Amino acid sequence: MTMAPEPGNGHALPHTPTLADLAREAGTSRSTASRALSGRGYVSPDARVRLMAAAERLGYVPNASARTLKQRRSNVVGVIVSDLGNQFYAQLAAGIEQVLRERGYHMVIVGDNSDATEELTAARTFLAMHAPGVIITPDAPDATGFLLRRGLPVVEVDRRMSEHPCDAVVIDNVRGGRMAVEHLLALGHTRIAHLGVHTEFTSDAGRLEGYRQAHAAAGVPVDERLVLRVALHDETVAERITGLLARESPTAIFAANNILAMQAWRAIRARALSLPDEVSLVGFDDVQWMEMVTPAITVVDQPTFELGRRAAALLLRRLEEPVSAPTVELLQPSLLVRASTAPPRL
Amino acid sequence: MTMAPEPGNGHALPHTPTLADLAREAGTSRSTASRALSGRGYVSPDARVRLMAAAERLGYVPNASARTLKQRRSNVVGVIVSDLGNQFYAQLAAGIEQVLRERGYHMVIVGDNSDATEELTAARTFLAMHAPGVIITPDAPDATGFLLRRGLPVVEVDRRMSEHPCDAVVIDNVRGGRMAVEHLLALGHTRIAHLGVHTEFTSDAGRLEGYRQAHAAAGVPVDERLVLRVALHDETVAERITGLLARESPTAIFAANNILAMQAWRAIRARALSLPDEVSLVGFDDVQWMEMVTPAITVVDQPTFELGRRAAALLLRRLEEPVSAPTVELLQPSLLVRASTAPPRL
DNA sequence: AGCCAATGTGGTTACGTTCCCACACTGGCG
DNA sequence: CGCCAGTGTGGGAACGTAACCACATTGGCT
Repeated sequence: MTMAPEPGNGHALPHTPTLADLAREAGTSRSTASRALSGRGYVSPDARVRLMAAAERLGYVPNASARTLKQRRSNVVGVIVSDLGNQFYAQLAAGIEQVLRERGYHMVIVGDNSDATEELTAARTFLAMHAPGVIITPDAPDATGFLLRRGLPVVEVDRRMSEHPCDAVVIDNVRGGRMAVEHLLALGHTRIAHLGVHTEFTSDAGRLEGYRQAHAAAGVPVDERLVLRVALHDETVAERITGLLARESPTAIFAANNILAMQAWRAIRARALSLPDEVSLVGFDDVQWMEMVTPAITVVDQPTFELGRRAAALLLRRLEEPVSAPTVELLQPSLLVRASTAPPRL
Repeated sequence: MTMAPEPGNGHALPHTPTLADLAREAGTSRSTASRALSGRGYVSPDARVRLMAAAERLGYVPNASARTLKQRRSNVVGVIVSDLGNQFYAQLAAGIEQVLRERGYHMVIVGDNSDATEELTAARTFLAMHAPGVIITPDAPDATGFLLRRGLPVVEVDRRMSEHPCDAVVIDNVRGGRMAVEHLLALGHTRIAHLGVHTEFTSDAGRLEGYRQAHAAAGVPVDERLVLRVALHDETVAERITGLLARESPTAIFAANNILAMQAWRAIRARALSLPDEVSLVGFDDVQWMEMVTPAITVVDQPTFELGRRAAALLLRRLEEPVSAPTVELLQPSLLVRASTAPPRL
């Protein structure tokens, strides 16, 4: 039997109440208090009421770290995105957060800057926190592999690093790319430039694949000089796009993400080309400005917020039944035809 | 003396290594292992090396919840914003996250939907997690008060709920509002509409105050019919703006945030008014589209990312010296004059 | 009458870390 | 020669919770 926890120092320090305090107040044991507050196990209505009242009176707040330590699992999901400042990832995070919060979980979010080392560091942190699972937009397969090996469920979102089999939620990028290019081909374009990021991601590769498939289906050969693949943090993208416009004079451009679409748009402006008379433009990932500029931009829209919601839902499902086979959800993009696309000038 | 922690079940379950395992590997006590890994207290170079090697070999990852439980403080800062999906808050969060990560902290972020109840729930959660502090864009004074009473440092960012004295980082909203309206007055406008949100926030009130100050300084009386204050989740904002344009025919509009600026812009379009010939428009908070549309929008720019950085830095400072008086940092907005403002038509 | 399931309860231990304390050994100093 | 500061180590007790187990009391059943 230990003594009451009150330390003897004069000025009443605001001791944060614990289950032991509640138990003392309500005249029960700590065990009963624990059961009443956590809701599992038998507690008489009488004791429950007394304990709840005591909790209210003392302003009891359960200690999450003690709970996590004991249960070996926290309710804080780890989330890794490339760049919180980018609208796409912010929207994704918002979707994830909404679902997690609905279901009593929380989210600790880390922005690697598409840096594999940062990603691994974050993974270690999530392991240290005993996160129940992790949602990641992977830049390299390392973090996912590390986490899976340590037994943490991982959901890859927006793109896949196929190395390890794990849950994923992605857009049908091939189809999206195909839709964009089919639209341009149908308008009569045959010199269609492709602007994409050169990475290992399934997303960028998929959009390019869609570009090729559409060409193949239409029997139009792909001129490889029209396919521009830029590095992730390339500072010279603007010049390269301008160079492509000058050198190859494509009649249409398919820009495979919102950043590249903006850069293409600026390059078109800078060269004072008329949109869509001299060159058509299709973007990927509908963001606010695309609908507001004149002419409005035709774009392959993806359900970004929903992508986040699904990723979170998939993770939570995995937490409930840990053993089933990995699921890959494929969300469908849609083509929004606006005013930036028209038949090529003769 | 307790037995080794290996449970006898056949298939070697991947027991996550603890300090006790490291100690056994390196032939030291748990105490020494703890000192070596946490870096405080005496450890011989010899023992340190052995322990580090053991940690590496076993893939040791410290248990954050055990550490938090013992130290009664985690390294996960709580962040509450109104809406992660809004570019402004996302940018803010990105700034906060960057600084926290640089300094070894992490961020658990919650989006209340400008709902005081959600806010309080989040505050409780952060208390439960033993977060070292909280950064909040407050919608009501309750959450801040609750946290301060329980001894948690709070930094209010973007706006202040003045009730309790606490650290804050805000924009000089009065000055921003004044700059916008002075610009319009200087162009010769006298019928300037003000579009703002009707809240208790210091931010919106400040911008309106700036609007009034500019008028007073110029000796131009304010026509109260031109001052529109909409509720936070008002669905009829578009109609109300349209109504204002029709009824009062202002020659200029000052929209006090990026959402209202967009709605004003749409309303102007919908009425087929010529921008800036028939009506001028000034926004607040420069977001991407404002510079891309034609004509580009004149706007009071605020350093959003920096706002987040400062808030995080202020919180970390407070953690180091908890007793000093509350600090309020005031960041300066700047006016970006573009093409949406011109002298009124005669 | 005996038994068992359902309903409640409390004691005890373990989760993995940190921190306080005790202790051991050195060397230098009064 | 005794003492103390500096260096280094280990034992043990928390931190607050959940979970396991033992146990007590019912009531209804065979």
